[in-house]
Amino acid sequence: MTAFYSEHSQVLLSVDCIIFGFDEGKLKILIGRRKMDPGRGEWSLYGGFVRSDEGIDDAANRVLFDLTGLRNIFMRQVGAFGNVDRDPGERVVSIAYYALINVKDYDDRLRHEHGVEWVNFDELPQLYSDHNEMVLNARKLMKQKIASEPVGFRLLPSLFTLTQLQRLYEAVNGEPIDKRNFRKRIKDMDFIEKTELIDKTGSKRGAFLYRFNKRAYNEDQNFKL
Amino acid sequence: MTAFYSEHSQVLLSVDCIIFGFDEGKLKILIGRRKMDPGRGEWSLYGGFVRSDEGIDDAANRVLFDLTGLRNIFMRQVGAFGNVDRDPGERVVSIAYYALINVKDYDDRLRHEHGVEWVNFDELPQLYSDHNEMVLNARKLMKQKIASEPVGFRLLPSLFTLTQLQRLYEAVNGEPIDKRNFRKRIKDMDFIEKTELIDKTGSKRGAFLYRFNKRAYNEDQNFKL
DNA sequence: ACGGTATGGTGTAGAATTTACACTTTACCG
DNA sequence: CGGTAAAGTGTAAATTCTACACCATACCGT
Repeated sequence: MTAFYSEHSQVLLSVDCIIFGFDEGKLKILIGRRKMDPGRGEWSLYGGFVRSDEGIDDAANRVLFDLTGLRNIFMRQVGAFGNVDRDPGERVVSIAYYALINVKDYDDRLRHEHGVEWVNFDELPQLYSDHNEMVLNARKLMKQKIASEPVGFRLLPSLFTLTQLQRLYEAVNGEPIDKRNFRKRIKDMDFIEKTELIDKTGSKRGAFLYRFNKRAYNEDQNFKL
Repeated sequence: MTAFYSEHSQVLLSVDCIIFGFDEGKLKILIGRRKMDPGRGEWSLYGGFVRSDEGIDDAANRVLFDLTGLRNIFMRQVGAFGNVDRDPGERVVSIAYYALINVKDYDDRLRHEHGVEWVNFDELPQLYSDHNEMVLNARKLMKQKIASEPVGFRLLPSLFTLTQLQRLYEAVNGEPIDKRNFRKRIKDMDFIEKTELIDKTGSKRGAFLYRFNKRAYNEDQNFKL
């Protein structure tokens, strides 16, 4: 390729992933101990370098797939982090992405192989470099997104109870929600469909399972939670 | 510096600036004809390459200062754009920033020297590479920001009339606002201070000039427009 | 000097949305 | 068969949002 801009210096580019999960009523993220220098052994987001032949979103998807074995993960860019000294090794600019996955879709064996763990979001340890800052930004964007688009379902099994859904939103918002008001709002959204199936794991009585109908949502996108 | 990550490839990094202005009731942005190949002569955002010894925000500030001669410009990152083929020349990943400036603070001579022009936001021509996409994202973020934080003032002179402010919000939202409701909301925000000064340029009768009091805002941040 | 005109400035009532709140049902368990 | 823990359901008050019309002022042109 012709070098149009050859007088300018280049930098290493990486992607770092803030992977959100939801389990036992708590918002979680996936972190692991860094396996290379500098910073070996510190808690860190999972990431990877962007290759010269792939787009940045592709790089994030590749890294996510490498880690989880999952395709079609919901993922959005958080932004670029590029202070000169952010990485104690070399100059590396990193693009953060957040992702939403259903904890139960992630094979535990694979998780162990990569040495990553689900930790409660509000018990995060100090992370490598500027990763805590990335996480905070990701959280803010995720909270916004999840309130205005029906993507919270990505954190739940495809069939879920209203209580599960409510707990999820409570965890994300960080405050309790009134049950009746919550269910009233759900009732207004036809694309959140009640099935005839009943979940008995969460209570003796059992609760109806619901499902998100993407097709119906595309017809009438009146989401608000 | 030790090469910790030397096996990975590097990329060119640039910043591109979406510079918003507001004049004669219209939202504007600054664009110019590209002065180098590839794409010479096409309409384009103003940008520059990130140097190896500066952070990405610093690069954006440098580029903004170079273009406008202004310091302390309000500026936020839009995000990284990194498709492999986004630049027809080489692989360049670009980080977009949007900025808000008061059109009258920008010296026309300097503007001419750089060959950039204010064009109406809703009459934007096709731009180089993915710059239109950057602009759309910037617009979305700016709209959100300006509705939830008192940064719209950055697009106005430090003294402004309520009509000017209303026109600004109308331009940003793309829809008319009820005058009385608007002024009612302003009245609730003590940090938007009425002065005793009167602007006679906009009407025969004259209108009171207002001012944003940052100190007062820090006391009580109840902004909402 | 006077009428025309264009912008500045002001309050209220109805609609819509949001919030607070408590009891009955059900099925399992001991 | 009583205790228990979660599921499920409606209403009234408070708040917020919306729609809406007229007078004031000072300049301009005649």
